[in-house]
Amino acid sequence: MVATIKDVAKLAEVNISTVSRVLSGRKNVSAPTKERVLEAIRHLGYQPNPLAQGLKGGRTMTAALVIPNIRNTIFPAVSRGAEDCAAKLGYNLILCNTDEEAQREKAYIEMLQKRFVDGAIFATATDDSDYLRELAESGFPMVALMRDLHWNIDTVVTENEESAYHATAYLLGRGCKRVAFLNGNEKISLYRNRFSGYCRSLKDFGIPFDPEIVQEVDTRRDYHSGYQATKLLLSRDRHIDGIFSPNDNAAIGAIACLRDHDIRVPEDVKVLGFGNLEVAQMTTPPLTTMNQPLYKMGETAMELLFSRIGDPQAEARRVVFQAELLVRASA
Amino acid sequence: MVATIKDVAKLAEVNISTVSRVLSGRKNVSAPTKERVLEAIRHLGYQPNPLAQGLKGGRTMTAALVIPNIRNTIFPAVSRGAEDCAAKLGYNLILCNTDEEAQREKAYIEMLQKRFVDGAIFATATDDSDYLRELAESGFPMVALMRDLHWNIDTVVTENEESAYHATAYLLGRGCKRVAFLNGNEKISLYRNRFSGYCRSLKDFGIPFDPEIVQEVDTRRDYHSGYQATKLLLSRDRHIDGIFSPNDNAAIGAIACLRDHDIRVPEDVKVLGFGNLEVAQMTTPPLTTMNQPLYKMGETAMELLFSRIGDPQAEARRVVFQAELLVRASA
DNA sequence: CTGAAAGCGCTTACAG
DNA sequence: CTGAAAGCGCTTACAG
Repeated sequence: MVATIKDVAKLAEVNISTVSRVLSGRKNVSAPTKERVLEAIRHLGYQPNPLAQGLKGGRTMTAALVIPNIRNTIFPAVSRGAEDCAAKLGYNLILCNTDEEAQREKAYIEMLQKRFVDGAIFATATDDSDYLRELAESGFPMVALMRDLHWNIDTVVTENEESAYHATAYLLGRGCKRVAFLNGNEKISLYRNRFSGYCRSLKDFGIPFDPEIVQEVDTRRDYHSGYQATKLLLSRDRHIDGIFSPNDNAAIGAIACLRDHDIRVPEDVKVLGFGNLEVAQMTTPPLTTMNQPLYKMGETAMELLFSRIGDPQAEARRVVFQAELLVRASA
Repeated sequence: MVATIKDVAKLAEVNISTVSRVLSGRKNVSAPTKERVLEAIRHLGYQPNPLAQGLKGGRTMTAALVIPNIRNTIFPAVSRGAEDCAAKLGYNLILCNTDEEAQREKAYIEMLQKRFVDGAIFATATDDSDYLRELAESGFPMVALMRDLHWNIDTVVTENEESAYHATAYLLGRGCKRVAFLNGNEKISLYRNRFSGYCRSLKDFGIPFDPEIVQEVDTRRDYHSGYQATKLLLSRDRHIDGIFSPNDNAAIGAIACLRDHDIRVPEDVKVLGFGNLEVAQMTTPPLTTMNQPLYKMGETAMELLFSRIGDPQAEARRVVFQAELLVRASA
């Protein structure tokens, strides 16, 4: 079986408390004793049981990352950033996919309430949820990622309104007169903010807002949804000369649809995405998009969580990232 | 603070062992007592501490998924399959990215050796590693996913040789005379097997094998590597009329390169991928590829792991999946 | 059917 | 500097 602290103590001929002291790196152990203990540890390949350590009021060194779906193309980068940071801090990261389903979300939150993990990062669908708020109020360390929750909590987001404003302004500056907008789920503030950035930009350029060329897409079925939305848009209005999409996949779907209608990108219609996913460089033409620092955002969320675990009373922090225009060939 | 079993016992006016019995669902508790305990549990919102449960020789209900990199496009689907299955079984899944670096891999294995998790699924780079073998020999429950480890262990793989044989045969059957092969890392048996399937197919069709039109790609930089490899291939031999790639991304890079050389796909050169990633349907032209049941494979790996944890002595199982040809427009 | 006790592998005051 | 003891929150034989 696996060696325990008792085995080490026996082999080193000391009390288990002494072994524990050596392990915790406290200074109050004589050099020769310490050496004996270390030798025993090495000899037995002893590793302290984290369960027992955790039970004595300590940390479990485990955190959870709660996201809608790792197959949603923005999350691999996000979770990799979080995991790398976690690993650096000695933390393990539990992956939780909710599909934005209340039932799954609830199940995970119950798990978290058992205090098995030290804290959690949430990129859930709803901007608000009773369970979540309850969990937060119970003092559980948590960080909101890419979401604005309705209470005071550590948060990592992109400056969506501003970014969408710039994106639209770029299209307009390049000569577009009728820029269509693919809108995400309006329940999520992130999409509302991008929409209002788009509107503000139109206004500043003196272009009237036209609801006819705004079309909602299902952000869970990005590509196909972008294709369908564009098809609808074209059936309503053949004079579109620009499309701004709230994510890259829908933008790529839009390009495919335009191609199928023999409409040239970017000559006839310019297409601008949001995210800069890996695919963005692989399409024809390569996608011009707003580069969102996904990896960095995941990393930052984990850093905030770590601080929060260390100091539950600290002031909540809010880290805002800018998305930057990355010009390729589609606009 | 969070309620403990003691609080429940006090409120229900019973001993903690009785509470424990109710929790474990054993029959030997009288109905009225049981009701009182249940009521107390409900009232306090009590959740048993999994750390304490785990400490008493039980399970931690946590497993690890060790992969090279979640950003590698095949792994989101795989991990989603594993996580869904884990959730169904009441398990939590820890995500571990190794980048195929010995140091990171070692760090994770040390973590696993602490028995903090009940078992692990490995999709590591190396087909063999002393650490891994040691871990397996110590009786730690584990499953190999998409890898053939060199010892008797539960395994989930794709029938790579056969699949590559069929893929190549399809190209040949469609009239190709010179099918180039993009080769993956030969250290990994999966790529070696695909290569030998390719060779066997050529042989059966009476076409001589030509090393000139085999080019290695870096499977960590798929798209660009596929592009570069195709460029090299074209510089050596302009008579290629087919390309079989060991993964979709490299195939898409190949298509991009062909396009930049004004070579038409599929008219001049047919391109066949492997994997059927989400991107495969998003390219121009949509990619013909070998559909690999990634989600199902992750799911199956978790199922095997669960059985293994339940019965460490059982015979090792090997589940082999077939990749099926999915014809789209590139070949 | 129920309780008292031992023990899982640790950590941490408390003595000495 | 070191040891003996209590305790973290559970489970599980062992009595009764």
